[in-house]
Amino acid sequence: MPVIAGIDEAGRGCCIGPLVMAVATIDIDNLQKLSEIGVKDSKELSPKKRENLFSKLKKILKEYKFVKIEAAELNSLMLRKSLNEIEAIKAAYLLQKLEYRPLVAYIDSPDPLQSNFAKRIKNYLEFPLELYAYHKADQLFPIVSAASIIAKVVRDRAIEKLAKAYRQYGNLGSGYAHDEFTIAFLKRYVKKNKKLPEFARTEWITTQRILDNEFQRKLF
RNA sequence: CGUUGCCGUAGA
DNA sequence: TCTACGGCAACG
Repeated sequence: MPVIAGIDEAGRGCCIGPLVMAVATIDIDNLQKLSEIGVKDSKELSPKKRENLFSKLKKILKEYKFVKIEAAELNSLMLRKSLNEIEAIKAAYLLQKLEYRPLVAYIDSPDPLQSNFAKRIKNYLEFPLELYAYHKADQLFPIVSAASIIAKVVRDRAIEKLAKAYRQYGNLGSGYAHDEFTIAFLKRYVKKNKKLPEFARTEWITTQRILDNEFQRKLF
């Protein structure tokens, strides 16, 4: 039975927590079931809907894998590689972790040049594969939507866990730079510990700015 | 600097 | 549907 694969990411832009990538595969005969249970772009779904669909997906998918690229790993990798390159490496890693090799794979492209991203992934792939990178792939291909739901759920759970563990510093917020709660949280942490938390992305200008402000303050 | 893409977040 | 905000990345 031919198998198709979809890959998507979650949490690329935020300055806190892991970037999550997920791959989902399905027998082509079951493809229609994805639409039947309401699978679509994860951004159009509420957290509750996403959790619910994740449960249903486990029964329909051939298999799924995900990888959490923790902030500390990102901080280290980004010194020498771009985020797009890192995502290409992890996409290839996910595909190679599959037990059943897909006939074809679709992936959401963070690169404006879609073919560029596909080639990048193939550089790291140890077997030939029909691989297509498209913009808005999570809207165009239900199997990519499925991957986006998995990635998003995994990341939301990770953020929720961090928020609970570091409740003492206040509301962690969404983890994105435009979120006033996230900024206040980081400022509070840096003021108390004189450094960024391990789960903060140091290569983001947002976190650098917070660090700089604290050092400036210490000079006076 | 501009364009584009991805990640999002909030509001009507 | 539409608006606003802000991270990183590729190309010109």
